[in-house]
Amino acid sequence: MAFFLAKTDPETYSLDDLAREGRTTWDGVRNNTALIAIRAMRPGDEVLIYHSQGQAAVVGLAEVVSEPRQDPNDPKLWVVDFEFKGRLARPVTLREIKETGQFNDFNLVRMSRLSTMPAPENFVQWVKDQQPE
DNA sequence: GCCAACGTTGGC
DNA sequence: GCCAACGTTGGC
Repeated sequence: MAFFLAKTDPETYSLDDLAREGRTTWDGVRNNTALIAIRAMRPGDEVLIYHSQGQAAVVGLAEVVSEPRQDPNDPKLWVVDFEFKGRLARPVTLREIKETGQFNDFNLVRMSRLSTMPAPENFVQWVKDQQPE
């Protein structure tokens, strides 16, 4: 199982929207580096959901529930289906991710405009460690 | 709301 | 194929 991080502007589509729908097609990714991450996703992979507006923070978890497929409206683009898995009891902000200094190599920190990327396992573990018991 | 980073487009 | 102009995104 692999881990990814997917950003969303909560004014456009929030974690609450995903919670309400249960399952959604993650579309609208245009950047090639981000599309490479979409195409690497497989059912069962875990996705950290990140809100990129307001308080920039990892806010929840989703699971990949389809193979990636071409966007029917634009064959250059790829989409994949996510299922809501849960909210983090405590969002983990970009500020504190940067403050640890442990993740300066992670593209979340290095390439601020990248919207979808693999997440290193130690980052996922650290996010989980930030949660209350 | 502003600005920096950076991807894309179009003219040559 | 290069590069300037432009548009978009995300962080603050």
